[in-house]
Amino acid sequence: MAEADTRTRILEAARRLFHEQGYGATGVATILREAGVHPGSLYHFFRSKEELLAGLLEYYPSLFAPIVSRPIEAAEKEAVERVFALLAFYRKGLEESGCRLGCPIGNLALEVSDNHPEVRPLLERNFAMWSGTVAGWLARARLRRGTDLDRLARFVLAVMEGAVMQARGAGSLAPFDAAVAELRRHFDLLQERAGASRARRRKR
Amino acid sequence: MAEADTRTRILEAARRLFHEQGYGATGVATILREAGVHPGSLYHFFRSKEELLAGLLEYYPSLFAPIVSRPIEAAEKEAVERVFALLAFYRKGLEESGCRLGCPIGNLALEVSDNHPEVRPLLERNFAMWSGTVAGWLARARLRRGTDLDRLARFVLAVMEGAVMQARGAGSLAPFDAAVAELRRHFDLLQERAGASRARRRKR
DNA sequence: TGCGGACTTGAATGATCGCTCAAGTCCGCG
DNA sequence: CGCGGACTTGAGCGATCATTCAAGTCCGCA
Repeated sequence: MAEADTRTRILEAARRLFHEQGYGATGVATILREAGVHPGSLYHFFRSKEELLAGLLEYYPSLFAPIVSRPIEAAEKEAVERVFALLAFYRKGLEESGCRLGCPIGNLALEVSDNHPEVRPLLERNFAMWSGTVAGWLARARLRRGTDLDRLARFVLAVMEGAVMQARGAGSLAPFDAAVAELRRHFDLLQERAGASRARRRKR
Repeated sequence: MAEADTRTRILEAARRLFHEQGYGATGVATILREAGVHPGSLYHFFRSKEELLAGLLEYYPSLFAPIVSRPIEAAEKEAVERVFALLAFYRKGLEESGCRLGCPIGNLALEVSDNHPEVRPLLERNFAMWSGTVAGWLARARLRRGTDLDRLARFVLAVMEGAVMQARGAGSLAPFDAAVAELRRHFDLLQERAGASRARRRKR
């Protein structure tokens, strides 16, 4: 892990620190220390702190499939349950960090989108990949006629981000669980009279 | 407006600047300039920038009723429509700012909750007041038996915050509208076979 | 008239910010 | 061997950061 190439070490340090403290609150000096790198090296690969952020937002999508979506696809075959496994993934992150660590993209989206408009397309690409994955899963689900899958996937993303935000604000998982439970209800209603058959639901 | 007392002028300047640029990205010097105040005055009322933030989070709830909830209650009598009028309020804020200005509390929640844990209770109080208002409205709605109003209100808040976040990231209202449309569908399903009567729906 | 506390003034502080750059190391290729 | 480009080193830049404080103004009350 320490023998990764310099650029990747910088990105990994920035990823962790931006996630934990935010973009503005993280000084370049801290990134340098954590990455074990000197200023000149960082500024060899990235012209500015802002370009480092852009590099990170281009780096994120390459992590999503191996770390998030593929393990879920391997462990859970049923479409709707995959969505809730994805939410459970974020819940676990909250739980293990005492409701401190949420969605790294979401944090950056709110902090950075105004002051650095040039990263907006990169934020949107991350959101689009996330909701696109969910929409792909849901294509296999039996839902009410007329369900717009992209819209539903955007909705799931909104619920996740809003639920994470409330949990971080409250320092408690309760609002997260409440939002997810209500989302479950929405899916129940969407499946209720979907195809008449196969009301396959889960144990837990 | 300029003749408000000093403490309020500082809070108003901080409110606007934190909303537009975020907490970390806003320098104390900028707040001082916008408020037309000298450093000593600010530090007379607030011991630190962080206490100013806390003061702001205590100040916010006093704005919610007169600016947000009461006008909605006056203009819209039907419970569920009040919820969507509230969402339309945030949509208007996004639209008028080119998808830059979202929910001020949500921004602060993500930026600040980790690094300044002592403001967490204040964030939660703001969220609780928001969702409490929504839950109060929904008490008059005819929804499916077994609907948990607090849970549903937390869900609405999550959708709103997540939808605002996506709109700001994308620089477009489309994801916001998508999430709200799906939330409308959820309410439609909750009302569908609620009390059999009074399926009062709206024109627009 | 004079005292005291609330509030204002504004220069100054040390720390930290993002960033630069000249010098140097290293390695592949001729 | 020798050239050139990729990358590293690390001291140091000016700017800005949040904050301090001694001095001063103002006003209600005695």
